Amino acid sequence: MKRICVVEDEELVREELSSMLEKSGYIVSTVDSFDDVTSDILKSSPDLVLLDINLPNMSGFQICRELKNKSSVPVVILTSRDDLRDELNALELGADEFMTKPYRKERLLLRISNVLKRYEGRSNLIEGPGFLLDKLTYTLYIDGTSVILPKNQGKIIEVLLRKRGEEVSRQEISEEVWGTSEFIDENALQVNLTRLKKTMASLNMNCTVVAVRGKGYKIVELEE
Amino acid sequence: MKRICVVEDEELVREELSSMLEKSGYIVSTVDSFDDVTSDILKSSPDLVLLDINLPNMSGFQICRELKNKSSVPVVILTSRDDLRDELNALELGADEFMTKPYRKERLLLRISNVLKRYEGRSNLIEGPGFLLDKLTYTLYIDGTSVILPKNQGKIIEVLLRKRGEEVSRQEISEEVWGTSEFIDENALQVNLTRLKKTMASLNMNCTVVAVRGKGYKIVELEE
DNA sequence: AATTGAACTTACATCCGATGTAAGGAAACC
DNA sequence: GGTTTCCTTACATCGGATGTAAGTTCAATT
Repeated sequence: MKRICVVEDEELVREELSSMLEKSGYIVSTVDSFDDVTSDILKSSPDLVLLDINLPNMSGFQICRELKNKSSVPVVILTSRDDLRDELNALELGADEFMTKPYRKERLLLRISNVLKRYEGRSNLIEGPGFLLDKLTYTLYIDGTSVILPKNQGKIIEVLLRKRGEEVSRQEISEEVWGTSEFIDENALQVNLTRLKKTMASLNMNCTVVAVRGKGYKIVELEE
Repeated sequence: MKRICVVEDEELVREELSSMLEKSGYIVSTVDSFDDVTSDILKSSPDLVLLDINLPNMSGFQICRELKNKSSVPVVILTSRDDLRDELNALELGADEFMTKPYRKERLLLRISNVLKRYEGRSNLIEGPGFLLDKLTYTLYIDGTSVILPKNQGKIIEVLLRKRGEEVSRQEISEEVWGTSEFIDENALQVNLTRLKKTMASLNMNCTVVAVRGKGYKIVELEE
């Protein structure tokens, strides 16, 4: 059962969409206040967001951008204007589909199920500079190929990615890799870091891990 | 530089599409005979296929199906009829986009670049019933999670998937797993097959591997 | 239902990649 | 220059994946 969040201010349309989606077997949530929409949306942890462009307070584009920054949820955009610039805009912001009203029921449903299918298995991916990482398997996707990282290297790069760009203390890394209770073996950590750097280099990644003296480590992009 | 193969029988339209795509920085190939279209298309190893539905000899749908069976190239379908059934049909066959003529130039280009973007890093995935398999890492994507298969199990499931549904001889499987020159150890193969079945079951996959007495093995979907 | 070959199961041995350990070397900071 | 911090290398160990062996179940044929 997939969850869909409908973001639409006109109650009539919202009701219609909801009932249609529910009939098709989706679990539907909606947002009623439009103050802090993105958080509201993400609270229901939807598998997909159906987003109207013309909303009070904030433009749909803005919401789309925020959603894509904070999460990797797929977004389908609805609009009443058939404007190419809107579409261009939307897709550049990372929207996954773009439909103009009046929509045909079946077509909308089709597009939705299509987007969902496309996203299958992608919910565990986190994004790094120029690559994707699967948090479950530590599979690294980079320029059309994929490689599996050894568990420890995967854990390290994951914790570094979570604080993208900011430094992470050895302590934090150790906790991620071996669990908090254990004694922290500085050396083992060191060796694993070296190994990670080596694999990153051998993959020609455009980023690497650098030490911040006395503080910890961080990921930095490197320009050639 | 991405390569696009344009499949369209009307010369005028074909020319127009080609020049448009070339202006946008794509390398365009076309097919002139319509006898063995799919092989012709794949010979140019395109990054995307732009496919007209109404063609001599074979329907565009048929071509789409064959393309998707033999490869994982993305397909964008063009049609002059604005028929929802066509669209449904096309998307079920695995088409990635569907556009009705007359198309707006910019919109078509947008969709194409979008599909290409979507495929980045996905070229190693092959589709099975209810799951995806990364051919490089043997990572299995299934209901929103991912698991890494042991190499041998991965190789076996890969060769079975290539002939989706059809039986594959032990010989073929052995060649895939150990290479053709080696002596084929029936027993080792047997054990690995058992292991694969076990992992598939433990993942609650809706398909399994069955023996075809005297012939080999095949993947079948199982209804509960 | 007895036979027979095909298909399967289980337990154990081996191997190889991933990880940990140890000791010494380079770099940055004062 | 001395000290601290960070890094490198080689080797030992461990565990999951694979191979091996022996025996059991299944199903087609008579």
